Amino acid sequence: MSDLLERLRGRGWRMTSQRRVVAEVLDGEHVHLTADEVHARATRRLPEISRATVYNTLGELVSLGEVIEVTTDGRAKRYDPNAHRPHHHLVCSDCGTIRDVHPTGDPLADLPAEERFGFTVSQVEVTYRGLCPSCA
Amino acid sequence: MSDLLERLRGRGWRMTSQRRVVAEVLDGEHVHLTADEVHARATRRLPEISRATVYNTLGELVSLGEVIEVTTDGRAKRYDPNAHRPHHHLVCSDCGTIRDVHPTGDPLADLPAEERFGFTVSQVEVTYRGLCPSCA
DNA sequence: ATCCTACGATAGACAGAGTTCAAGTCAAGA
DNA sequence: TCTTGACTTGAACTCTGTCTATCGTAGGAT
Repeated sequence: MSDLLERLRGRGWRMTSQRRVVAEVLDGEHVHLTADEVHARATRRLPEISRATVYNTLGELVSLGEVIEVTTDGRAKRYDPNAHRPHHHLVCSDCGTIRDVHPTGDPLADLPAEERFGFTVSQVEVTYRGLCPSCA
Repeated sequence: MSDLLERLRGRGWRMTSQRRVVAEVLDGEHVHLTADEVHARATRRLPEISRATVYNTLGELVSLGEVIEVTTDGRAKRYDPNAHRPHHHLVCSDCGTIRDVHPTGDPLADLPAEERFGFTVSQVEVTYRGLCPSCA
């Protein structure tokens, strides 16, 4: 994530303090914040940042492929900055904690042609569910 | 789904016209309706059924394991009555159409112990995405 | 260094999905 | 048939996200 701001500048992004703060909040391993959580953390550094700006910036980061949108329940979407290393997710059924995981094997190869119903399949998401150590 | 009403009665469910209609609407292959769609179809048969009852009934069916809740996007949850035959989902990225699919292989076996972070993993959901024949 | 202006930020209204609650209704056992 | 507690209703409410009109400013032009 360190060179994210460089990449964005290279893509013609106008660099504002709001965008910088949102990008900084979304840094680290196993980070899966909701838009409201991002807003809360951004507010600590930049008290007057608005909700709309957080949503706009997150949407742009997703469009640019720098952040992945994750929906593990019917509630708020979560934003995963680990977009450049392919991975799947392990979710605690109790507390909702999310970890990035890297299973072996290729689920795409496991879907036979006759099970594709004529679709052009391009992507697979795998979500493992169970109890985390604290909730078990 | 035909014997669903029998099973529910056996579990002590009080049988009301509302519950019967919701269960009847959720019948068939590749059925993935939203709560609002269920309500719309239920209303055709029972005009005065309320939204709250549809939500309540769907929630009960999910708790009883008779229906699976599917969240393929950040929008409304969908309800899948095909709960007794394990399967995964293939979703059109364009129009949102959903098909039940049966991949080979066991994704659970593909998650090494060191990638489980101490979780007790019990379930896996796989979502394939791509374009359906109409949208391609 | 200052000016311009198009792009970005803001607040608040709005919309979609789902939940809650108090009051009324009814399935089914006695 | 009576009774009762489970079920239903509709309206208000919460949560998540989007839209819009207006204001502000980053960064190139001068």
